[in-house]
Amino acid sequence: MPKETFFNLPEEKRQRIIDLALAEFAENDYDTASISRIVAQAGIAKGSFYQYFENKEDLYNYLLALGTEAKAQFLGSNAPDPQMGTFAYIRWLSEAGIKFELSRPKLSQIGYRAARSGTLPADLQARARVGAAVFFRQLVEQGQAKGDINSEIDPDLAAFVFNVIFSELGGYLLNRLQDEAGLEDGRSLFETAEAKQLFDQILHILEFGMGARE
Amino acid sequence: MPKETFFNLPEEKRQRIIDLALAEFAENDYDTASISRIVAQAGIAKGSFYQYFENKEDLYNYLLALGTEAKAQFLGSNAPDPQMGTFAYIRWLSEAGIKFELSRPKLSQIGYRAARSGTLPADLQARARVGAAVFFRQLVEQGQAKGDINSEIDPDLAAFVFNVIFSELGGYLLNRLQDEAGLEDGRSLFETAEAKQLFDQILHILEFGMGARE
Amino acid sequence: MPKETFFNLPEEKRQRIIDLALAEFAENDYDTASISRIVAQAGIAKGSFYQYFENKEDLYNYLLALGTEAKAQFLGSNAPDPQMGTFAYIRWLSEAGIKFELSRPKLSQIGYRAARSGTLPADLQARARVGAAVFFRQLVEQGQAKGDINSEIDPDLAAFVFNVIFSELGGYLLNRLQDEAGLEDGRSLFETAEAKQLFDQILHILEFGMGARE
Amino acid sequence: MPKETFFNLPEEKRQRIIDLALAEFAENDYDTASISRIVAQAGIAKGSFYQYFENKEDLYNYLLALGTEAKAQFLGSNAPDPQMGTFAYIRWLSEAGIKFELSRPKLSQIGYRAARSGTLPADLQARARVGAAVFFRQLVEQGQAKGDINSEIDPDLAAFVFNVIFSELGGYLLNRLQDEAGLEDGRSLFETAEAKQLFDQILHILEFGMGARE
DNA sequence: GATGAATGAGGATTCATTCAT
DNA sequence: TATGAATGAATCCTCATTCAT
Repeated sequence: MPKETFFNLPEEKRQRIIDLALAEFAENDYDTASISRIVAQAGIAKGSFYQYFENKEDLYNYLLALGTEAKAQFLGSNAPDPQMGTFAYIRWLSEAGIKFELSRPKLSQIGYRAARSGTLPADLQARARVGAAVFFRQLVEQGQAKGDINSEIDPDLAAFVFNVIFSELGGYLLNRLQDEAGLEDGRSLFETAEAKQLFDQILHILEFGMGARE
Repeated sequence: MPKETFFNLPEEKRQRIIDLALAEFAENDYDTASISRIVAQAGIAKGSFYQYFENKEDLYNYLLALGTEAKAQFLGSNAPDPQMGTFAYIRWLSEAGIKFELSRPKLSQIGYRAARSGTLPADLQARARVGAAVFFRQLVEQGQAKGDINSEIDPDLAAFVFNVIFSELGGYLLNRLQDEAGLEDGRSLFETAEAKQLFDQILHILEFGMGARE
Repeated sequence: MPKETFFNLPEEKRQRIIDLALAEFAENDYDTASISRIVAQAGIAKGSFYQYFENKEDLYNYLLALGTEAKAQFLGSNAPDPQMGTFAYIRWLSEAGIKFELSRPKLSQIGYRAARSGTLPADLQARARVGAAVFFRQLVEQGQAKGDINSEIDPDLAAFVFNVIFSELGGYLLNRLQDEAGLEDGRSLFETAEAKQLFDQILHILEFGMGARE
Repeated sequence: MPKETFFNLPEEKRQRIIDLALAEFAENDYDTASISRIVAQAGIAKGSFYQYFENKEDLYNYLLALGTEAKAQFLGSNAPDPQMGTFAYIRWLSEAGIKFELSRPKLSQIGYRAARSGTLPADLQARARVGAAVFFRQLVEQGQAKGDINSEIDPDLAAFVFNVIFSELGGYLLNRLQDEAGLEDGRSLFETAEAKQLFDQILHILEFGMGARE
């Protein structure tokens, strides 16, 4: 956790440091990211950094936490009718997740990187991997209980499929839609008819593939 | 490309350098991987390295190329009846791919890392991503022509789904089966009944999800 | 000297600062000892430290003074019959000194370190060395006057011998007795028969070696 | 151990580095001694240092080894009649040791410091302490066997006395004789009549104190 | 063709001290 | 009087690359 010092900083300065650090860790691995670059850009003394944070790992942890918290809030504030079907819910979740990715791309990027890095301080590595997988696992089990998902399917495997598809889908769609539509603001791209259609197709594939078969 | 000097090296020495470099890049990011460590382990002079390769990037490129070539050869030499159905083919491909991962884990790891890194010299980054996607795209289109895949599905999207699932499936299964079966040789794990069943389930999901619907 | 502000501090707080500073300087060299660590542990502000003390050296000086004063008091309050023979007195002094070492190990350690360090601010270095030597010198001269010590012996040299032996003896005995007896409370170790015997031997060596010869 | 690189250096340069490093470690603790200062004074690049030595500790170890080896050689080349009595031998040893201290003061200083430091990497600390103590212990036991030393005296305690006196005696004499005689070359100071007399006195004290008593 | 010494910028982190509040 | 943020130089160490032999 950052030290008190950091939270006592003027809002403006604190935010500047966070933004620059996010940018650094979004563009670089944990090892490659440089505290020196961050402080240089932020215009603060090297020593000051260590009055705000314990060390590099402390900063990194903090950014990661910011990411998950922001995403949780984002999803929470847009939460849909809890009664909806499993696939409808997944669709909502996927869209909302992607919109979050677009509205806070660096915040997303850093968490994303964390799960794949392989050069993180060992404790972080482990923690980074579990989150999403566990969540989807529960979702699948509930879906099977409701009869939305074929209960012969191994729930862990199904969770793997959801996890892997939805964690890459955002990037895929962004690339594709930008190529076709030129450089527009990402957020609006996901409001287009084409985006909707692609979402539909993915959901259909999963629903047909996993749905309960009479 | 490595310089001529490299290819003039005694086979044994050349291979040793390749192996150690593979190990280094398999365990580290591009930035974190260290030429110093490689030459130290290989027992060659620092200067010699720069007579074999232009620079770090040159070596990296070369290893990447080795990886794709080796995989192509591996798949080519085991190729099945070209007449088989699309999903049967994909199933074969997936199994074969995973077996390749297991037989040449470092060679796989480095290509794998490449596609996700984000700290590669910019030109490499782009190149690393396309390969597999293009291949699956063709496969889907053939499948649609044959009537194996529902032709209403966007072929690029379907290729994305295949690509993303099968590039992660190996790791997923390895983790899971090892946890359940204890530490066995990976190769044999994929011959077990449980492995076969999980393969079947994935294929069913995809086949039901994408298959032609009457 | 510490500033007035320091002495105006509530007793409890002042003592806490002293204790923690003692611990830090007992475990570290002058250079290696860290003001940062002291204030962190003491829970006072960095700035406050500099309102109590001029600087690092000022604190160090003060601790050193505390040590010599405490030792003087300790010895004074236990003082034996002033008529006793020189070697009996030295024996008492040595035992008492060692007991002081044990009852205030940090206070002793810091003075001890001071005499040997070589990285002290130059003025301190000199001062640290003299104290004990002068004291033993006087003792030897009195012993010679009384006829307890052979007056052909150079008194300064004899003082050197006493000084050097008795300043190391405590550590030597502690090590040795602990090894033999297991980890007991140091104070009680010096009440054992073995301890007494070793004291006797040292005293005999010195008495035979320096004693008046008929 | 320094790397081959270091031993391949031109004699002149190698010696310059050793001399400057000796000076640095003679004047500073292990922690306080600075690699940066050494390389700056030696006029070599920071990176070059790490081509000569593994790290700070490696250099330190090497200097320590140089010291003990040089001393062993110095003593070996002046070795006396092996038949001489124990105290005569100790007298020779003490004089020779002190002359070595004077001829290579930095080399001595660093070993000396090592035994007392308290802030060394833990492994070194232990090693530094034993050497001399073990040596004197053997000497005492031989002396007792020959009848030169009273066999009722605890040999370990006697070794402690020798060790502690002779490791400080050099410094004591140097201080004292310089004060009395003005600043002369140390080596010649130990040839004066006064020096001889002080040596005699110390030896007499020890011999009378420990000698066999009929 | 092979060598390996030299380089200097860069990495993270700790430090004693100052000074505005 | 007390605070604690700011500072920047200092620490050890690693790196990819060059170049004279």
